[in-house]
Amino acid sequence: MISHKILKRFLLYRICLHKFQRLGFTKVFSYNLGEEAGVTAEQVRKDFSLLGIKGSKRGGYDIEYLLLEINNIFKQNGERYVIIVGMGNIGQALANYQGFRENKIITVAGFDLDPSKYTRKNIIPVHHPDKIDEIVREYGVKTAIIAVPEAAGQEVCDRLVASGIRAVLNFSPIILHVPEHVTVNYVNLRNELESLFYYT
Amino acid sequence: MISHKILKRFLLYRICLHKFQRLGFTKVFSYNLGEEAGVTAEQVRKDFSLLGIKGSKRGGYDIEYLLLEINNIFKQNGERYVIIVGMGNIGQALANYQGFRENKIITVAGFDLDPSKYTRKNIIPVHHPDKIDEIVREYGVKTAIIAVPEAAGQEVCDRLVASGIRAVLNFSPIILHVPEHVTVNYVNLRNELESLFYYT
DNA sequence: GATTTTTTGTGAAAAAAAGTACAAAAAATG
DNA sequence: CATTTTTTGTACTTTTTTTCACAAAAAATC
Ligand SMILES: NC(=O)c1ccc[n+]([C@@H]2O[C@H](COP(=O)([O-])OP(=O)(O)OC[C@H]3O[C@@H](n4cnc5c(N)ncnc54)[C@H](O)[C@@H]3O)[C@@H](O)[C@H]2O)c1
Ligand SMILES: NC(=O)c1ccc[n+]([C@@H]2O[C@H](COP(=O)([O-])OP(=O)(O)OC[C@H]3O[C@@H](n4cnc5c(N)ncnc54)[C@H](O)[C@@H]3O)[C@@H](O)[C@H]2O)c1
Repeated sequence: MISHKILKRFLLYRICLHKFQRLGFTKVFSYNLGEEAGVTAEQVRKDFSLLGIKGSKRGGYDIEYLLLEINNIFKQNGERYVIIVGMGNIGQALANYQGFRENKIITVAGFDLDPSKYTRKNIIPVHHPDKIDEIVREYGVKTAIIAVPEAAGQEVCDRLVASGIRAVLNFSPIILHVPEHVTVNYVNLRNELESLFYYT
Repeated sequence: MISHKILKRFLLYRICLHKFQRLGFTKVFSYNLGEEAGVTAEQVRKDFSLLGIKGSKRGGYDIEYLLLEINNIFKQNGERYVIIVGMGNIGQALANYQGFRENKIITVAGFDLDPSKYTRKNIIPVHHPDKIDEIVREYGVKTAIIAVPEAAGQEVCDRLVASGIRAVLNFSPIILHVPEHVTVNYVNLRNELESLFYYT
């Protein structure tokens, strides 16, 4: 079991590795990657060694191989389906985002109570939340994004969990109560912004 | 100096405290707050004691007082101005969000290269990035949100730093290189989503 | 091909974070 | 008003994370 902290660091390394690749490099040393990612070279090496990811002594690490290994952690080889509940500002921004598809994450459908969201303007089909169960089962979706108002968050979450969802990315400013086998990742944009005021 | 980890926990406590307040409570015990926030009661007490935030033995903590103290950490008493650079999907979602204003965070202006964004449809004025300097100085803005494409992120950041910005919330999937005195907080939505696939 | 240089990989040490345990305060009870 | 109960506040312990340090591997140089 990899800690969430280390998981996040692998995703950070991936961003840096893509940058190096764009710049034409095929190899990196731990200190290159560390400097770019803002961590020490030892940290980089230890993280990789933890997963048995090998470099070559004096030759460094092969970027393509590292990216492959990192993507494997996040199951990029298999089906990566997602649904979005709440097609307001955030839900639509995510649905429109091309970067997910590029990265083999497929947004299967959106759900919203408001029928005005069911138009063809959205690039994904949008349904009434009553259809969550059907779609989740049909595609075997395991991951959902919650982007509904605060007041609806827990209720929507319960419905998702009942449908078989096992991982949730939650944008509502509430703490969700879920069974053991469900993982919740929180994105609280207000908190992210507000934490900055401590430093100003 | 409070660590970023603890800062985030205070903001988490605040979410829970607001919930308790909505439910009509005026006091909490450390174990109430801990349970709601998903941390131990000892952690809660330790965090508060770290900042000299006092409860009363047997009486617990006064919610209003806790909220006041937490808000003080984030300077809610003073001016909290923000600008947004990049008024695309994310930039507009943030600009439209009422929750910031409710929380005394004032989004002064948005900036975008694309003149079609300068319309009155947005609830904040949107200007060409050349006006960043002027607006930042006029309002004494210290905090900025970067929501431009990857390729423009570093350039925009440099411009902001040159204008006197000291804290940045960055949505671009890149690591920003900034001077010592500037704090960057990263929101990488793809990483947040993707980290979930480890658990599915 | 022996020697030097560079860089990985990983135990050991240090630092940071979280959890334990309990004395002290204060409200509630008898 | 003495005793019991409850809950905070914080020293102490344990666990987790990070850094240090250096042997081993491999490329480069002599
Ligand atoms: N937009 C931001 O910048 C921002 C910033 C901070 C936090 N947030 C939080 O993110 C969440 C989403 O924000 P937003 O701006 O996209 O909100 P929004 O109001 O634009 O959209 C919410 C959508 O959810 C739908 N909805 C409501 N109840 C529902 C239900 N039970 N089932 C399905 N759909 C339902 C609404 O019809 C609406 O379309 C909110 O909880 C908000 O507090 C947003
Ligand atoms: N939308 C999402 O769900 C999502 C998900 C993951 C990551 N992101 C990242 O967030 C960032 C913003 O995403 P988005 O979907 O809002 O993008 P977007 O393309 O909708 O908007 C970007 C805006 O920035 C403007 N812009 C470009 N260069 C600029 C410059 N130099 N100065 C000022 N403005 C400039 C463009 O005109 C555009 O309006 C991107 O870096 C993207 O990779 C977005």
